[in-house]
Amino acid sequence: VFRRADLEGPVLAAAEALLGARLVREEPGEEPRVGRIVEVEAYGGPEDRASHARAGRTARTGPMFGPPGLAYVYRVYGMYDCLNVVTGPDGAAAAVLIRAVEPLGGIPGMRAARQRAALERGRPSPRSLPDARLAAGPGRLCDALGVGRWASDIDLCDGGAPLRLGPAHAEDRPTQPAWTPRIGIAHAGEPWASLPWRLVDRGSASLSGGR
DNA sequence: AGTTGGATGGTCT
DNA sequence: GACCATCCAACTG
Repeated sequence: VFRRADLEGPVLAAAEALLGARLVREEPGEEPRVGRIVEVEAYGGPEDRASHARAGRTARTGPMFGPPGLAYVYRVYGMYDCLNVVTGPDGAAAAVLIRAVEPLGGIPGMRAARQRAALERGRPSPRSLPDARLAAGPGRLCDALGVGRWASDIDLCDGGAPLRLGPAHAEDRPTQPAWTPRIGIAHAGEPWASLPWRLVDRGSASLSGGR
């Protein structure tokens, strides 16, 4: 299980703790789907104009204001779900968006889930998709792991949860960590759009489209 | 290899 | 009624 204490501090420290950690999806009778987190973004409270918390606490963003270790899942562009890990002290809004994981286990299950999701959207399933690209993006990751809004508000530090965090194994430690600006938030204006609050492991082949 | 536009619906103004 | 913390196919060169 992932240590909740590693998530209760400043959101940038929580982002560092999460890079290299494991994300585990377990369903009865199926091989667990496991990914190594290789790309994350930090979002702050109401002062952060790029954060969903900018409008204060609402029905959607409630989990962001909860205790560290909760999941906050939202739907974006009417189609895709995105997974966040709530950070900071209870009552303060902050979260880390999980943007990509490197598939480590349950790869056939991930591929099947991606295909199923594409079908439900009325899209053709991709002709050729390398294992490394199965969860290379916030929407793709949720498709591959079967994460939906049902997971919002669950405790990711609970070792018995169907979706949970695990500590990084020795070989999971990021080899080339690098901070860059966050993706898709130009609307927030400066300085928010330019803050280097996206953390990636440059050595990974599983990063999302952004640079 | 890089750019563009369409799909699609919940959320907040 | 506008705005998205996206993805992918179909273009251009």
